[in-house]
Amino acid sequence: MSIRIYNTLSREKETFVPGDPERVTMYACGPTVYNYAHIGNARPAVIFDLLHRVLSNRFPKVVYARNITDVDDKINAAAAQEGVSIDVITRRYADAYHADMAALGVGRPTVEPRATDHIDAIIAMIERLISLDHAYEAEGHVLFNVENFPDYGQLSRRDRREMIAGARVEVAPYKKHPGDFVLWKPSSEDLPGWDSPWGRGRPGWHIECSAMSASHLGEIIDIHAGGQDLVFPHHENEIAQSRCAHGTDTFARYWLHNGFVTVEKRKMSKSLGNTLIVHELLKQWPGEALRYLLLSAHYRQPLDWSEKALEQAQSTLDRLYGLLRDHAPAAASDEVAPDPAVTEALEDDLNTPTALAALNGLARQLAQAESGEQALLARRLRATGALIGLLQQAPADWFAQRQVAVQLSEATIEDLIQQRQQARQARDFAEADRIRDQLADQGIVIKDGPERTTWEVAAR
RNA sequence: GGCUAGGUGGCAGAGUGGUUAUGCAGCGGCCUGCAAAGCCGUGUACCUCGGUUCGACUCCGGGCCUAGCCUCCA
Repeated sequence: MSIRIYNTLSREKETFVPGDPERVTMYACGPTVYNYAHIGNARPAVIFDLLHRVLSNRFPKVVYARNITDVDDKINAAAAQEGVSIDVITRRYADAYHADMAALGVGRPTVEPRATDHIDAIIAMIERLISLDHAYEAEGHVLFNVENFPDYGQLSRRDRREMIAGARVEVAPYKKHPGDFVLWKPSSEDLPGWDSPWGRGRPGWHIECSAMSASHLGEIIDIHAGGQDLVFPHHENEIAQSRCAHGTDTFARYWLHNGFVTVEKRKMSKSLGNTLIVHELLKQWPGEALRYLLLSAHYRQPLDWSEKALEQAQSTLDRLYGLLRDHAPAAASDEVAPDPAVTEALEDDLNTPTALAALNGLARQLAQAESGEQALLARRLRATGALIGLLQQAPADWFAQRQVAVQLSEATIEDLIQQRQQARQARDFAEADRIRDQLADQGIVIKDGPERTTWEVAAR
């Protein structure tokens, strides 16, 4: 079995063949850090983290770069509004991004380049594009010359002429061609800027990814990934810049794009004001439940977010963690291979719904297993979870995290359970039920086991 | 207007030219003082109209509907 992925460039599922199996390279467009990430921003982070895991399971070395865009007009606006410098803004939200993504089980990429650390590389790349007649200077701006790149539009399947006809924005007068886009733009005194051959300024939006990708991964990379809305113009422009600067006929061999998270079937976006902030969601829900939900639909499909779906994800995880709690030795899982059905599903264009189905099938096997087989199956369940980025907590921790919302102390709860036990032994069931109801009102669910009574915080 | 993707059981969501997805909920059973949890069992699902085929939810064509991109956006 080989890994197969859907390539936006060909609009087909293809067998993944890296340029160099000893060093697989992937780049994903990361956040622009001017605000907290919403759940739609989290989707690609989770999906491409999973891709990183799946590739790493197969290849000895995978270099995964996910950038942080820390120079951008939206950042400037946020800084101006608060009256602080941009690095106050970028540091705050980069830190929050890391914390939030960690809560979703997203591992750190191999490298996390920042645009401001690559200004020299960006300037060098622009100079090269100018010298090759792929870019020109105009009124302090440097623009990419779309006319000189015949393949422009290949990724998004757009025709340049049609794009002009359908253009809804006014074309800047200094552009030679309406489709030309900015590589470098001038900064006024009050804006962040760097000295360049074209005066003090800052990079355009697309050039940073091209420069950082080349710096860390090479001129031709295996995989470039991002959200569907980046296909045009961002990725189209990256291809144009990179190929023209390097004189290559390929920038990335495979292009992956994730679908949107929707709310009531509408795209989640800042302009619609229907964003759900990960930072906020994490105050109410376990990050792992968010991850499970994000993986419950195939990455290229839209994912409709709802509280109900989140509850379902949590219920399912409750069952899985319950099984691990009841059967699992806490032992390490690294000696056990993940369930082949799960590996196979993931290697088939990251088919996470099928992978989760197989994970649940494995759980069922565990639930039904003879006692002699339970330990092995439990370890396999955990090892399989590790590949997906799920089920890595201690079960007790999973169940314990909901206690923050509970008013009663553990001692009080234990005490009430004791009282109930005594009532039960006295066959005073009215009293026993009263105590049970009292606890239930506080969100505590009682479970009478053969040995002893346990409790946990109810799923809401 | 141009280009995409999609319409599957109560809900979410895979997949397949003829055979059980899976999860959540529901229902029946076991267990329990009664429950809960857990386990077992359980569902005549594939937008519409034509076509291809021995056979289509699955392939092809038309239609209807939904969402997205073409502008900052994951």
